Amino acid sequence: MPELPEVETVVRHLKPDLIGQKIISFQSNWSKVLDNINIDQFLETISDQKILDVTRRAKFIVLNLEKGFIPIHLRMTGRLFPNDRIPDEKHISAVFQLSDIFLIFKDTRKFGRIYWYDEWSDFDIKHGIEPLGELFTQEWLLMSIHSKKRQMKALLLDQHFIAGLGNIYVDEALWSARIHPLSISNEVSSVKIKRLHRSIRAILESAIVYNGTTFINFSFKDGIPGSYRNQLQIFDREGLLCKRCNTTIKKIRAAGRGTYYCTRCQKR
DNA sequence: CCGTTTGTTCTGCC
DNA sequence: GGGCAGAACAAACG
Repeated sequence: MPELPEVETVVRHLKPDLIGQKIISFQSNWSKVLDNINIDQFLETISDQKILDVTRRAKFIVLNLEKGFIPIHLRMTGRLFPNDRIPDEKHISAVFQLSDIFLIFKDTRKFGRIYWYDEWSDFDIKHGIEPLGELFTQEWLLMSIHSKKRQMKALLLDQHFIAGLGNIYVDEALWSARIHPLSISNEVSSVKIKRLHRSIRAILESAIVYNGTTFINFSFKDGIPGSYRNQLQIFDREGLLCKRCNTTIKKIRAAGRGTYYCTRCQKR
């Protein structure tokens, strides 16, 4: 279940292998893998184009071509990796044949999608602020959270609000800032929101250093795992003790997701 | 067959 | 009609 740090990790590892490669062809083994373009148009548009860069926006891996962009969303179980041949495995949703290498999109659950955009802005405006970008300031977060009246967990998971946080890092950030996941955004104190701003940045930056949190079955290149899992303070620790106050960690449902929090540190 | 997992889209309420 | 919560959905697996 890749979130921002995992996607960033994939992007950084793909970059050196993909930059400068030309797209020779594309094949899909799963008709729904292309989300907003049909295969014929896609083939015609991308063939012979060079990959100029590989970047990240929200939780999308973006192939920047000479003309246009291919955002790829891994969703739950998607994996994107370069290989010298097409693997003889199940669940290969799509394959890009490049000049020197194949780019494989393997996706067991088939929720992952490939998109096409001519214009960067058409894609960009669909997503919220980048939490590691310079527009994401303490003032912005304070104002934006106080101007809404929503459960904190649901708000932070909303990709139109902040792009890139998912279930793991939201729980970690809320624990770090000592905010109850069900507290209502306009009632959370300014002190806590300022703390949240610092927490979000610090947690994401640290998770990127550790190559993300491999959880269940996400991994990049050759299954090398991210190791932030060992740094988790609250997520997936139901029944264990809070590292700050030794209270037993509880699991509840918030915004329809399994949510871990400390009943003592994170008061409503 | 059911529960579980995710982000997005929908539906319906206020 | 905006803001919001919650259901539905996309598939596969055990």
